[in-house]
Order: sequence, then C-alpha cells, then structure tokens
Amino acid sequence: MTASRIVRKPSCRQPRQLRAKQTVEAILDALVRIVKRSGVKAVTTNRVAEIAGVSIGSLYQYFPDKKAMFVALHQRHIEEIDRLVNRTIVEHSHSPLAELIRAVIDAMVDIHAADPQFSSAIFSEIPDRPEGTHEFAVRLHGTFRLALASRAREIENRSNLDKVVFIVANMIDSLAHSAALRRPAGLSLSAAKEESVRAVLTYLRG
Amino acid sequence: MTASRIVRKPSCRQPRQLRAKQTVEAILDALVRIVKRSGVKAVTTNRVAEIAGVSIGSLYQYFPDKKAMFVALHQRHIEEIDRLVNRTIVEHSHSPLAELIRAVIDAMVDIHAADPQFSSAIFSEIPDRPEGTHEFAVRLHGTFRLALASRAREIENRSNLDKVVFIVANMIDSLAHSAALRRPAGLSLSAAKEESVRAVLTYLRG
Amino acid sequence: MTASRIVRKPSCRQPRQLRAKQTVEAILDALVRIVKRSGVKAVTTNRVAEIAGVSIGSLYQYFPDKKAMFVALHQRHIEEIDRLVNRTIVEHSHSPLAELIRAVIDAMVDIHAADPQFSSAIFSEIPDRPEGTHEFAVRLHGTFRLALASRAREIENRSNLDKVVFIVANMIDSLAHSAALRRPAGLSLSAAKEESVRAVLTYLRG
Amino acid sequence: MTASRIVRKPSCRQPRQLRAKQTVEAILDALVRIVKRSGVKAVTTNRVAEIAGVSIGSLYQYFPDKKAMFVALHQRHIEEIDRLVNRTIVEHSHSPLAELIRAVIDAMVDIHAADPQFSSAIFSEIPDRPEGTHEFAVRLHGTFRLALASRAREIENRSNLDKVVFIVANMIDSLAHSAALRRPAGLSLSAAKEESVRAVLTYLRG
DNA sequence: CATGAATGAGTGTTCATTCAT
DNA sequence: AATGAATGAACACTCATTCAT
Repeated sequence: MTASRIVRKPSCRQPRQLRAKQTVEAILDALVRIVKRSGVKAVTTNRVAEIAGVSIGSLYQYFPDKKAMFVALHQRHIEEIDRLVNRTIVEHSHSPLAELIRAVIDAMVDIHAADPQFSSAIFSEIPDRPEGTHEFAVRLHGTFRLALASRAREIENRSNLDKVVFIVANMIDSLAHSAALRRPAGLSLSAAKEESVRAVLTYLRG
Repeated sequence: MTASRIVRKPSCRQPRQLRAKQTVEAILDALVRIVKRSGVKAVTTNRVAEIAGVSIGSLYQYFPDKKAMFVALHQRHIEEIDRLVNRTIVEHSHSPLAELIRAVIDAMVDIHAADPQFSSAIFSEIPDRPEGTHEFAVRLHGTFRLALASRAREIENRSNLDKVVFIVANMIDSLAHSAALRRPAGLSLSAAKEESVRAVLTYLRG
Repeated sequence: MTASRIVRKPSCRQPRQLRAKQTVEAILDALVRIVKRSGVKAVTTNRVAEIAGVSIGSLYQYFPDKKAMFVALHQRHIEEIDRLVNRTIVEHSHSPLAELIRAVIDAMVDIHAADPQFSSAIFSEIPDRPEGTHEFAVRLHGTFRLALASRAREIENRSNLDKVVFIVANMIDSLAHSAALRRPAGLSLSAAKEESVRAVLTYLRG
Repeated sequence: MTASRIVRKPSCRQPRQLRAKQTVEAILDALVRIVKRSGVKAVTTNRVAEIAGVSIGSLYQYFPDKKAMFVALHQRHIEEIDRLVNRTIVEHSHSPLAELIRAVIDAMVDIHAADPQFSSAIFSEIPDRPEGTHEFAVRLHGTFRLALASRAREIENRSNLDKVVFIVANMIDSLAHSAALRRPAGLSLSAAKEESVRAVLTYLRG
C-alpha cells in the first residue's frame, strides 16, 4: 500500500485508522491540486495543509518532511498508471495485438494530456532516488511483460522477451508522452498516435 | 547566440564584449558544476557567483533572475547535444544507415551517462516553458530530418517524413536515455543499445 | 513529598494515590533519563510521556505545564542530595571533624561527577525562581547547621554560627563541584579534594 | 578579540570593518537586553535582530546560528569580568593582602548583583561546551595566579601555588555569587562579604 | 480518569534580490 | 561597471497544549 511505505521517523505515525488514511489522501490531493494549478515551486507545507483542511501539525504527523509527501505522491501516481494499463490489457485480452497496443497508447496519452508535465514535476522533487527508484520502469516492465508473454506467438523476437519489453515499454511511454505534449505543429494527435502504434507493431513483428 | 536571448530588462546589457561573454560562460560553468556535484537544490545565486569568481552584483548584470540562468544553460545544453549529433551525422554521411543510427545512439547514451539526470534537473527549473519550449524537440527534429531526408531511399514510409522524424527522434532520445539510466538489471548496456538500433532500423525499413 | 505538592485533588483513596505517585516518579525518571542522555534541549513533553510509558494526557494530569516537571525534579534532586549529606553526617557523628568534612566533600563530588552539569541544566529551566527558590541553600544550610552545632567546640568562630554555615556550605558545594568538573589540568581529583578539605578545616579552626 | 573567534561557516564573514564590529556589538547588546528584561526563553533571533536595529539576514551574516550568539556573549562577559578583576588587582598592588581580597570580592559581588542569574542564563544556552569550555575558570585562574604569585611571601602554602589558586579562585567566585544572590535572610550583604574575606585570608595564611 | 490525534502559534534559518559605495 | 553588505519575505518544521472520545 502507498501509506505503508511512507513512514520513517518513529514520530510519524502510520495511518492505521480510516480517518488517518483519509487525512493522508486529503494531503496528497491538496498537493496535486497545487502542483497542477501553480506548479511545484508553489508547494508549501503550510499551503498543502491549509488546502487539505488539515493543520500543519497533522501533516507532519504523517510525513516526516516535505520530500516524503512527494515520494508518496509519486508512488500513488505510479500505481494509478499501472492500474490503468493493467485494466486496459485485461479489457483487450481477446483483441488483436494491434488493438491492444493502440488502447494502451490511448490510455497513456490520456494520462499525460490530463496533467502536462505533472509527472516530471513530481519527479523533480525526488532527486536522490530513494530505494525503489526505477519503480516506474520496473512496474510497467512487469505489466508489459505479462501482456507480451501471453502473445508470444505474435512476436518476432520472442526468444528474448526482456529486450523486447525494455524497448516496447520505453517506446510506449515516450511516444505517448510526446504525442500528448511535444507534438510538432502540423502533426495531429490522432496521426501521432497512429504512427506510434505502427512503430511499436512494426518492431514487434520484426 | 545563447546570451542574446536571455536579456529582457534594458538594464541588463548584452554581452557585447569578449569579457562579458567569458563572464557569462563562467557563470554557466559554475552552475553546471554545482548541479552535478550537489544537485539543483544546492544552486544559490550567491554560490554560483562565488564559484564563478564573480560578484553577485555582476551575476545580476547578465541575468535578470535565477531562472534566466537555467534558461541559458538549457539552451547551451541543447546546442551542445545538437552539435554533437550533427557532427556524428556528418561523420557517417557515407556509412550505411545502420551504422549511422548506431553512432547517434552511442553519442546520445554517452551524453546521458555522463550526467545522470542532469538535463531533467535543469529542465525542472524552467517549468513554465518560456517561448522556445519545444526547443529540444524542434532542434533535434530539424537535425534528424536532414539526416533522414538524405537517405529517403532506405526508408519505407518516405512519403511522410514528418511522422517518421517524430517517431525516430523520440525513439532515439528516449531509448538512449533509458539505456544509459533506467536499464533493468540483467540487460547490459551494449545489448540495450543494440536492440535500440534494431528497433529504429526495423521501424525505418517498415 | 514531591508528588504531594503537585496534585490538586487530595480527596482520593490510597490505591489511587499510590498509582499516582508511581506515575509521577516514572515521569520524573524519564525526564532525568532524557536530560542525561541528550541534554535539556531534547526534553519534550511528548517524549517524556513516551519514555515514561504514559500518555501525554496523563502527564498533563499531574503537571500543569512543562516547567512544573522541572520544578518537581529540582525538588527531588535537592532532597536526594540532602538525604545523602545527612546520612554521611550521621555515619561520621563520632569521627573527627576532618574526616566528616572529607566524607561530605567526597559525597558531593560523587554526585556532581555522576551527572556533569545535570543540576545546572535542570536549574536553567526554572529561571523565575518560584516560591522555594533558595531551597537548596536553605536545606543544606539547615543540615550543615546541625552538623556544625554539634561540634561547636572544634570551631573557632562558634559565636556566629550562621556566618560559618553560610561560608562552609558554599565552600563545600562549590569546591566539590569544581573538583569534579572544572579542575584545571595538572590537578588530580584526590589532590583537589584534599586541598578543599584543608581549606574548610583551616577556615573552621580559624 | 571576541569577534575573531565567532565565525565558522565560510558564509559568515568576519567583521573586518568598523561598521561590522559595531553591528556585532549591537547584536550582542540586544541579546543582553532581552535576557535581562525577559529571560533566555524570550530570546528569538528575529527579536534580537529587530532590537539591534539590524535585519535578520545581517545577524546570520555574522553568527552561523543562535548558539554562536550566546557563545560570543559568553566570551565577552568573561572578558569583562577578567578585565574588571585585573583592574582591581592593579589598583591594589600596593595595598595589604586583606584589602586586595576585599576589593576583588566587592567587584565580583557588584557584577553578580547587577545581573542576577545573567551569567548562568547565558551559560545554560551553551551546554555542549565547545573547546574553551573552562574558559572562565582558566582565565580567572591565570589572573589570580599572577596576583598571588606577587604576594607569595604572605601565603602559607606558597610551595604549591596551583592548588592555592584553584581554591581561592573558587572561593571568591562562589562566595561573591552567594553573597550577592543566595544570602540567607538574617545575613547582611556587608557581613557576608566580610566573612568571605576572612575565610579567604584564613585559608591563605594557613 | 486515560488516551493520543489534532492544533497552530511561533522558531530558526535561507536566499533571491537590491543599492550605496 | 563592479562590488558585496544588507535586506526581509518566506519557508520548513517543532512542540506545548487541548479536548473529543
């Protein structure tokens, strides 16, 4: 669970009770709101507490310091993406590979489009990667690995699934990101998505 | 030029003279040094000035505020990358496509490996993308466009070069970045690079 | 007793009072432990409660505020010292004066050596001396007065015992303190004690 | 000099210039004022700066943190006392020993009477004795040593001056302190001083 | 009576920026 | 132009105390 990884100091209690969990969520939501509305630089522990409707003291009961808030948010964010991708994969478990890829890219584009530079903003506050740094990569890799393994027949280079997963996970993440946020003028969103799908499929089919 | 885009206030003179340019470079070098050694959070205008061997007042003569320093550094960084990629392309203008791609990915990996998270760190300090936001994408796109145009014969989808450039630029940038920094345990650097090259070539050849 | 002055409601029964006394002692012990281990600055009402194994609410049941804790500790400390000195005096009621003085100074040195700056640390938290400020002086004065009165024959200035007690109490306290904690390099503990004894005796014998 | 020992951080400049020295003095004076008027607990870096008529930023230019302020004040205080005692000794270089002792005790009583618990208050803020901890003892010891050495003829135990200095310095300091602040009811100040002088002289004359 | 989550005023400290010299 | 002392708004974080349960 998100919350269970947050705590370090003994002075920061674990959110055992329902009420406590709600408080933690409220704090994270406030954090998201401020980041989206005014950017990371506008994040102040006091402001977060205020918008969360919590006293600053309570905030520090659950987060040992400012960074811990961002770490927790980062984890929550990753979990959301992973959940979404998983759902998409499950929903398309009987569709052709092409449609699966398209659906996943669609989902990823949606996420990035909803919060331009949100994820990178969060990430920028956690520079000295604590333990599960690659978290994101690792998680998604696992998820993609499962999806691709079940369709090995359709994949050229199936003998070396790890390499394939590395490439595909990266292509999907970065192409979706760029399609949503860094698309050059003159290239429509749907065209960008379509070509991304084509690129991934071409790669998979060798 | 780098410096020529920085200035806003009329009170901040253009670095017309050689000495001024050297000062600006010294400041930017100090900034790089601090970021690499201690992270973005350690960047202080006073510290930059000190390490640059300049008075804080002089620093403000050339940069209206802290952000301007990062914008300038960002531009210098982009220019360096672009220059490097261009050189690589020129050097391989007579090599087969595969070797060109390999050389470019090699170069990009080197850059990222030299300064883990350096570029993202810098970027995180310029959140509200001023004017030339896409700068990076745009620049590289142009460079890659030229390279690919000259080899249209070898490219499947040559009728729609813009799409191709979009995909290839993104693949190279993101795969190089991941190969250098986010590689999963068990995948060697050279293997990651090799598979990246294969992915790009497969895409180009349809 | 210490505890009996703190509590407001004297209208309770035996077992409760016993438990209350134990709680108060536990709190004071925790306070001592923190002061010795980490200094006065580390004393936090919450920390004291935690180490005492009591809820913060309970702590405030027995002590109206943080300062009250220190006042109580101060009193307990004085009582301990007084008890120790008294015991020493009783034990040496038949020894020569010189040995009595030596024994008292030994005892005082031991106390100070056991907890360097402990007493002054506690004292520093009670700046605006509440009621029994001179407590310490007064108590010890009384104790010393008794000891000296019973040996008036051996004292020069016996006609003015109050002055003598004032001087002797101060000499013993300060010399013991300095012998234990502020001894200059080159002066051994035993030498410092011996000379202190000599000083007091010389004074007493005129 | 006081100021020359203050600085540690490179970011805290030495007060080289006259203006800077005045600033440091102003800060220390403000600190004294607050301690005397409202106690150590009332000392706030911002308040000190305000009363000193300096910006908080300037305060931190000269003192790396709050404690450093107290260390500096402590040193200034010690130097003042030492200077006063020295002056007294010089002024009485031709008086009989008895008068010298009386004059020194008078001076010390005056100091303590002027600022009840001032010195202990300051000292309480510097618990983890940095290097020159014994400073006070050491300084006074030196001063007293000189005074006593020049009158060795009048001293019984002159063969072991170090022991004598240890005892005398402590007696004078503690007796003066107690005479001024902890005198029991019924003992006049002048009587306390007189008896203190007698005690010291008796000791010296063996 | 006991508990401990919640409070929030207040603290030490930083650092971008200005401006008199 | 160059300097660097001075500024002070703003921030992260603490902790004595309360009070609903």
